[in-house]
Amino acid sequence: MTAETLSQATQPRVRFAPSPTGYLHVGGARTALFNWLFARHTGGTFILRIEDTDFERSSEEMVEGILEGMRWIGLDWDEGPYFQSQRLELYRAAAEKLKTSGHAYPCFCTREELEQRRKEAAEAGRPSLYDRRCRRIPKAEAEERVAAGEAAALRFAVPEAGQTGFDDAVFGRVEFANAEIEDFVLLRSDGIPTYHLSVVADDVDMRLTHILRGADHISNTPKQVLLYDALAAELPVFAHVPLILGPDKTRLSKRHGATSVMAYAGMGIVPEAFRNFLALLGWTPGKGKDENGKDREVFSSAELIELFSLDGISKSNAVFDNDKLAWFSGEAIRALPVEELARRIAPFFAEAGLQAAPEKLLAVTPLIRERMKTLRDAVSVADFFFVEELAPYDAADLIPQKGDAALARRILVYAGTVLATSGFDAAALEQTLREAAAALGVKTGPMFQPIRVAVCGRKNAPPLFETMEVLGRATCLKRMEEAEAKLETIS
RNA sequence: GGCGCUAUCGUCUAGGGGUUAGGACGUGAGAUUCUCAAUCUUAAAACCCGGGUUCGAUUCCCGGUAGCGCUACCA
Repeated sequence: MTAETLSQATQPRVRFAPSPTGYLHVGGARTALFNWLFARHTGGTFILRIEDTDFERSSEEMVEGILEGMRWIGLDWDEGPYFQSQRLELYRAAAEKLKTSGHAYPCFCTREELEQRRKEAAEAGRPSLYDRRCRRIPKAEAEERVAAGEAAALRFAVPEAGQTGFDDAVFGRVEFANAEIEDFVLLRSDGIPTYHLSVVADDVDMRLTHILRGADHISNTPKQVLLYDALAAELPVFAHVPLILGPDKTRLSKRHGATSVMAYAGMGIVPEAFRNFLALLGWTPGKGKDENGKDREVFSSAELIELFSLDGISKSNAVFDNDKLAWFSGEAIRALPVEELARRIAPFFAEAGLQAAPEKLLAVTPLIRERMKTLRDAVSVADFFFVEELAPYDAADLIPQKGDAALARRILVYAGTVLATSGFDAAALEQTLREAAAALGVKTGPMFQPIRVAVCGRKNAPPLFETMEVLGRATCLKRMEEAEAKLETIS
């Protein structure tokens, strides 16, 4: 039976199967995303399975971290999470089946012996595959030794000749010589299954139709194909996804900075943007042109689901580009309704120790939304709205480009008097200050700079009039007086 | 070392036997403007190398090179 029969006969069933030995990293997140998109696109089922058979390195905390990461990028699952640690019986049964069918045999070699032999082989320049010596032990003798309590791992008996291959949905036909495939371990001597056994036992048991996973598993796949055959199970469709690289083109790792998905949440990257960016790393929607005929890149979740297809997955690895991610994030921020954006920004102000009342934050948000790429940027752009005292700034910044301290003072004094009685909404402020500029014979650029710096404490700030309106008359006037005083010190 | 995979601007990529090799991010310039952004316009920027096949290869084939992956009683 071919893979096609299986995939056509049933609704697709896919899974994300992380090992809880670390937080959800970007590579895992993308694999999860692709599986999710595929399931949602096809109306299939997305299963979450935790591969925690390595008890020493797995932890519950990491499981929670992975779930948290998945929720953050908006991935939900239909079944699970299943835990392999709770399914050991299934793997033992599979192992037993393989043993009785002659596909597996006990191996009495110790770790030390194996390591020693590998080392020798390496030094001699020979392939370091297991030499299959225990495969030659007569069955009766092997059983006796096992019965006598001798520690033994269970190995798979790989055919000595021929080829094993599979049709990968993204890489095409991939073929390996059986002679290159080791008699891999199925069950460790402590009875715990290894990866190969547990994955295929589970993948078979869960009736998975498509296996989408990282390309680092391509070399593992022939072993698993052999297992499917030995278990008389139908082969799923394999679709390997190219890897994500760091800027130096090596596999993305801690060395490259943030590698955990939640680190991006902490940076204030918008999850929609992260998902959008990740989806386009190694996959391109077939269609998707904008009204100008250009390729679109910004997609909603629904659009990604609609467009997703295995055909669009590329074969080459991709470098994770933080700049582009930041751009996606800025785009997503600007696409958010103001109320929603204000709500998302709030925690970052709280974290910075700033009291940002909801109504005021709501008023500030439209003034800063196109000035941020991350939610965290809001704090550095808009902190002056929420502090009693401005952070110290350079008094020289108050002075317009072509002007001196005296001019700056004149502007502030004059503006201060007209502002004391003028209307204080943005429109009135604009009119008042433009008239003031005319009265002083100063262009608007130089006119507004001292005021902006006085009020915001910096040269680059959101639009002046709207900003002043939100700040209010009392605060603005007070800050302008402080600025005048500051100017005294340098004139 | 062995085996496997891959190869288009700096990055993500589209394309495909004959194209001005397209788009996006980033970068430069300009426009707009109260600053900074945002926005718009614009510029520079790529088919790894060598052999074939072909009237014609960046595209197909082979080889090389480079990168990556696997090479555990980890997953």
